Amino acid sequence: MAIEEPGSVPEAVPGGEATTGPRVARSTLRRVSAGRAGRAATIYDVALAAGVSHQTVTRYLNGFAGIRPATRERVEKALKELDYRPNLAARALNSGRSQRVGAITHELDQFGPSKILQGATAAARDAGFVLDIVTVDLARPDVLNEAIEMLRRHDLAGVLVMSSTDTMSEALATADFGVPVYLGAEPDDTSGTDPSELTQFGFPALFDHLVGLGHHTFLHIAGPAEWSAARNRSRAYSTALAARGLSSAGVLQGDWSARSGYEAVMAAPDLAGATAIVAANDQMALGAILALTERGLRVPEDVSVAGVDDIPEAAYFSPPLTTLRVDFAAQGRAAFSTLLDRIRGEAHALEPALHADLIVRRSTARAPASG
Amino acid sequence: MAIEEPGSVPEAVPGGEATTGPRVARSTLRRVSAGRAGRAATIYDVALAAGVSHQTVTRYLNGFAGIRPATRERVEKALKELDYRPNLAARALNSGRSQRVGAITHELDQFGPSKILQGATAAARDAGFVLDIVTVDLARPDVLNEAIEMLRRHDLAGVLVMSSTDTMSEALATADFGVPVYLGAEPDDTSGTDPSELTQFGFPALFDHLVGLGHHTFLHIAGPAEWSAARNRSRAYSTALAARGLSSAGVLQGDWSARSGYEAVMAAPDLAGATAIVAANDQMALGAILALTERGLRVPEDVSVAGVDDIPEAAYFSPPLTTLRVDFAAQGRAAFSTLLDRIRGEAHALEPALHADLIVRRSTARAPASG
DNA sequence: AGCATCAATGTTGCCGGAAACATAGCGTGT
DNA sequence: ACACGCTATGTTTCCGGCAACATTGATGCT
Repeated sequence: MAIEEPGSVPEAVPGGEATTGPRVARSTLRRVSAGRAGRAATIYDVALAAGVSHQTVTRYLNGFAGIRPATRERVEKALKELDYRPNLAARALNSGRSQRVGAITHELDQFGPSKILQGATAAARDAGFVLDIVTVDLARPDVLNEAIEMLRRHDLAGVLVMSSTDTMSEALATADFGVPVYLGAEPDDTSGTDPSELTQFGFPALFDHLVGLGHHTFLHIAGPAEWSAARNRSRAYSTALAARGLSSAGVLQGDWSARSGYEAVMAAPDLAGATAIVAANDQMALGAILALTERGLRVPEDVSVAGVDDIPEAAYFSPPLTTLRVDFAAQGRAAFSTLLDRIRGEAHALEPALHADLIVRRSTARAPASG
Repeated sequence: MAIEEPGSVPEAVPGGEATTGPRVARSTLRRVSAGRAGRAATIYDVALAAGVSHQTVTRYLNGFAGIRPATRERVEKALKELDYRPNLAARALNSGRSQRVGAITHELDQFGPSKILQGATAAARDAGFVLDIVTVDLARPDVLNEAIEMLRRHDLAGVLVMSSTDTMSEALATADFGVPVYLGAEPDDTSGTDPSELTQFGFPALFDHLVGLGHHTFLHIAGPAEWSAARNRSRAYSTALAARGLSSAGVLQGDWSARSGYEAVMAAPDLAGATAIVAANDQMALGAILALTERGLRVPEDVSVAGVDDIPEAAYFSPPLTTLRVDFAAQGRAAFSTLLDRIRGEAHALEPALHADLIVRRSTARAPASG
């Protein structure tokens, strides 16, 4: 029930004698008309209803301990009755900080980025934050600058840049948000930490598996070199080969898409003698499988194919794809968590573990006898 | 270069004689210390630099015509020198409206929803808005309420609910955001408009294609009934069959996932004699293809399979999938556009056209002779 | 010439919350 | 019994933008 009678002060202050008058001074009453239908209750409305000053309400909301139980009770009651919710714009205006984090992303339709975003939003929600999302088009740098500009106006607590490509990194290197920025969901090879330790993904396990099946000549389909994720995976491929005394028969250049995997394999006349193809993601592996099939090669009898990511569809490819399962949602959560720690000024010791599990399916099998 | 000397008023007002003193009154100078390093310039800083009142700056920013050219020029110069950007939190606090739209979504990892989101964010960016994204988990209604709660505090201009399921609709029916809400990217069968006109997608074209190939017994793999998109597609399937005097041999229940398509086909002993399977999305079609293959049936020689969506991978399935291409990004853009019109109080006559193009690939072929 | 009018611009106050500062009242030590 | 100090609470001010109102000077009309 809404408060309508201006004179009906609920819960008159017990100790308020007529001689001293109400303890609430005039300035506190400046918004007598508040509480009207439609508009949300403010701390002033709550203060009025509770017979205290707005500052006491603020103190209660901020967990200040020194409030008398009786006062505390009245405030609680008023808060509940008026269904008070803090106005975050006012809080942001005052403090210069908001409960929002900007997120710049592109290629949202791709599995990895969108899953990372999902993880980040979930982590944000749990922390009471929302993500302000702006998508950009890498082909249009002006849009990126415009997006940065938009985010700058929004009193953000921080900025999360979801997919780390060189274009993004360069554009953001010059941007000054005035708030913490977390760039990328995968540690870049320029990040200073030893990438060989962090970014092996599950490649060692994958190559143990393949070598165990008798393969010793491999072909890699790489992602676009501009992406740090693509570079990391290519390096993990090379590192794993080198560790086993093997060398790559070649690297085909893809762009993450199934089409690029298809075309890369179609353009490689004899596969350089490889018996196994390791693509940097599942989509390119899918394209490779189709290309091999069209060239009359059976998967996995003639050529084994493996991917990375374990997109939900990978288990239902024909044949089901052996792949490295990457926990993108965890990456997104970790990214947000790191950013949140930076926002709060805390050091974040936890390095993102780029763990990946080998998922063996039917697209990899024993190498053909002829070798 | 930052302004540091308190006395160095840039661009002294030309007409300001010593007798009358500067035209800027004391109240305008209340933020003399502004312009310090770090903090962004405000209209007061700009006013000070230009030698005008802050209100003149506001008027300039809001496109007020009655400003003398000389004054206008000074304001422009000050704005540029100080690199002024409006503080949107202050604007939101004052007006109760922001340049942000809330977006509630789930299943962000799925192609349709994420592509719709991408379209919506692009449209939002073009309109100068950002999307505040909150993902929810349909299995946890408390999270949804919490998400609604969070968005309510953020002075949003509107709310966009991306994927329309009954759970979402019900939860949002009782939620009062106090701002326009756009629910769903596909018109629901309960939306009042004649769904048979709007939501045929490309099913007529698909069935023309299949019937032309000699098929007359069909099986449908439906999406989860809770999704309006799934209901729309199932109805479009039935409608298209009825229009041709054919009837369905059965409807298998899926949940959008490739796994569900696989399991549905595995569980259907003889496919009810169908020679063609029409899945409500490409993932379920993919699962169906694998299941058919494992059961010794060839696609498309023995059974034709078609999907809906045209996800980027569909062209590289084995065999490449015949499907109906849906323009999700356009749906997302249309959804945002409709919401924006509602926010601005304008009627939005444009109905979202659920257009879909038939993409014929190798997964559909002539029906086997025996029929 | 004098007054109404209008164009251009300045001043005040409000949005909702929170920090900084102020004050009333109570207990305690001597 | 009185000063001191602390606790609980009240008051003022600020964040940055904008609306409403106020003011100034020039023009036009009679």
